[in-house]
Amino acid sequence: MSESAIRRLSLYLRALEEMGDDGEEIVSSRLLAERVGTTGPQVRKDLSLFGSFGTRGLGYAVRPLRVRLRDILGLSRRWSVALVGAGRIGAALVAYPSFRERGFEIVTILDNDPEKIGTRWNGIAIGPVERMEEAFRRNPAEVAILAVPAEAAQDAADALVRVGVRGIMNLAPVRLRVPEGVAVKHVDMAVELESLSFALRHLVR
Amino acid sequence: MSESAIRRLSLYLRALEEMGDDGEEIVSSRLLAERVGTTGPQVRKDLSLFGSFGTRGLGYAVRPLRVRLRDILGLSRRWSVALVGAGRIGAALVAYPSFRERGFEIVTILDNDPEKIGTRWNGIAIGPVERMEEAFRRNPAEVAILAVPAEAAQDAADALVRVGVRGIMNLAPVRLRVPEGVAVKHVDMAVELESLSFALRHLVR
DNA sequence: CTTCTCTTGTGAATGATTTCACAAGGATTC
DNA sequence: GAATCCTTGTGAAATCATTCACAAGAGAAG
Repeated sequence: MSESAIRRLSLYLRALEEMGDDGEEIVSSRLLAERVGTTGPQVRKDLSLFGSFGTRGLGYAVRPLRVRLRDILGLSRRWSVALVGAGRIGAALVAYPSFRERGFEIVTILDNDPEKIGTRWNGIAIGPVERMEEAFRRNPAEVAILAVPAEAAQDAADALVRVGVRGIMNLAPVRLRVPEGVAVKHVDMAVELESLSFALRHLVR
Repeated sequence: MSESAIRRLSLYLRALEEMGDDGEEIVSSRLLAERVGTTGPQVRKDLSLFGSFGTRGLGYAVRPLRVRLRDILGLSRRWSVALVGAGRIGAALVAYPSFRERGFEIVTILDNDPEKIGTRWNGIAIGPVERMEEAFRRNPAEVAILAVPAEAAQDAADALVRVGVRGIMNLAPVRLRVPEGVAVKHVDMAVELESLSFALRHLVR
């Protein structure tokens, strides 16, 4: 069950959601593949990892497959999210509507800037990072979004693990070390830009 | 030359830059690997794709390797960047200092909100998206950062390709279709969160 | 100058992922 | 209800990536 297969499931789900709005009832692996930029066999292999949801000769029923994918991805439940770091990136994320739509609800926001502490974002009062434990006692969260400067990221991650966070989406340009049983996803803009730069080196001039 | 190898190079470079500041002259593949969360042999294989930069029995000289990696990744030149979409995500990116440090210089900012057009960010006046061609004639860019809503992303990407952009870093939750010869990197928060959710499904409760 | 220690660079082996090819089996038509 | 048309589901093959194992070679020590 590879990481990349899972990410494709997420893309399939998105495509199915866009389709549903257009009223399509049935979709073939080839069509789904086209929307996502992969191949029919790939789609079928990915789905077959979790069962057989299609009907031969016809394709996949959009709505049921959508439900099934949401279920597989763990999106049929609510996840409570703590946002650590109320800088510009944090601000962008709080405003990102997909989070809530997908069942990720920000319940706690922490920062260490005295200017910000006490102000409200989306109705949530920003608390001091040092009081993480207290904040989690009031509003526990399974997931954290880490949007602090690189230097502060590892300490914040350690603290998050201590208060029981099981998944971290890290936006700081640092590779976090976390114990077994805690999942981390890195969204690393610098790495992305640099790999773009590498690709360009061979395309430009 | 796999995508993942390139991304690791970027991580090695970052580690080397952090080291250099601490005055370390020589680093072994094992040590570098540790900082990046991979293995010695992996580091050596990755580097050997581009030549042999180490000395046996000793390791790699930090500074020269750093220079070499920057070169390989295409970071030893300046890249002009156009930012399309001056929302919250755009704001976060403009303020992100690593961009400039890495040689990516934002020279143009475009949006379609009349409220924003004309205001200045970091000294750059925000122009209207419809006048992209004009903006590019004044300030050409090889790279674009696309931070617009999903619905607008494909059109914006098409326009960017028309005015000569060769690399797009896309932050909208859409898979862009671009012609051969244009590189795209997707930073897809939703996919990331959902794959985190999948991992958690098996870790929590 | 020989020996010992260390770490690179790399072919070979292993493991993972993707692609292929096709049998299985619904739906539709005549 | 047989024949035809489709598209799935899936082993097998091919490709791609990582790990392993070790010869090659640099430096240090005696």
